[in-house]
Amino acid sequence: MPELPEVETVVRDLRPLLAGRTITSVRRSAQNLRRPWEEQWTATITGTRIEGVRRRGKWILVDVRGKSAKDSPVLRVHLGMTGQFTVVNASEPEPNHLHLVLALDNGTELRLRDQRRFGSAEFFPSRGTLDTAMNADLGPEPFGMNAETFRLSMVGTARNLKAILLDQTIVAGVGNIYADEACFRAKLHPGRSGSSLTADECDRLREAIEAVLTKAIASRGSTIRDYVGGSGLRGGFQNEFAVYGRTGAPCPTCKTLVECVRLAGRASHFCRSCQLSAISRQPDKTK
DNA sequence: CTGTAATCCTGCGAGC
DNA sequence: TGCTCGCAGGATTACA
Repeated sequence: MPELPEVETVVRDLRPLLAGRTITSVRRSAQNLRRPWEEQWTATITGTRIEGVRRRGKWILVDVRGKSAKDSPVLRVHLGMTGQFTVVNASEPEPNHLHLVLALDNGTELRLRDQRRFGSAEFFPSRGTLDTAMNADLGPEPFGMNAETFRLSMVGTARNLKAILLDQTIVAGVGNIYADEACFRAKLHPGRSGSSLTADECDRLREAIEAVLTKAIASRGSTIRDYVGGSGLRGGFQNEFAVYGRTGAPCPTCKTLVECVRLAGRASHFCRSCQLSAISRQPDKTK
């Protein structure tokens, strides 16, 4: 479910609900998420005060203030495919697939629910160390990327655009939905190789990524099935998809029927008329 | 270096 | 009505 726009929406929703709150108790299910919860984390996190909530790529970072004044620990959460990270009143009935519950000092609870358990929740003792480690594994945030850096990372590989966009070390936060939507907006076939792109096409793709993500955030992300924001609201961008999940439906630009192929192991949607699979022919300058 | 497939899970819709 | 199959927003690993 959650790609950058969904994670950003969760973070924006949670921020006012969590800032300044103290975690009074921690409760978890018997089942592990992608990473097992270490027992000592429960005691370490209990009694801490939440300083803020951030996003990096598709990761949610809850910064807390440790009990000793110089601590700056972080709770890091990934929503995987079906994760839901919400604040509700503690009196709300507990849904199934609930894996981590942080009780807060105002009668609310921060709940992590994840049907498929592809998500994760981990605790790190040092914010600075964690940020450094994450920056080593993740590419730049997609907003305001350096044009030259982006061109070099595209042109330097024979992989197709879909595989490149899903690679979190190239650009952080793009997933299957927004990779397809960005390629459509840039009028580039997702099967094109990075090395086949002209400088102009690289720029178009970079701008398309930014534009698609910005519009999706404005619509509070996309809900296909499970996704909800930090206050439980569904997204709205699924109603604005140009190609994702629209196999056989008319392209919003030219009415050609949208097709779906498998690229980088993922369903990839495109319009064969709008998204040329070869470099578009330039007008003959000699005439 | 690239691509493909399998893996971790549960649930849903399609087709028989 | 009920069964099996394939597929789903992600990420990592092994292998050809």
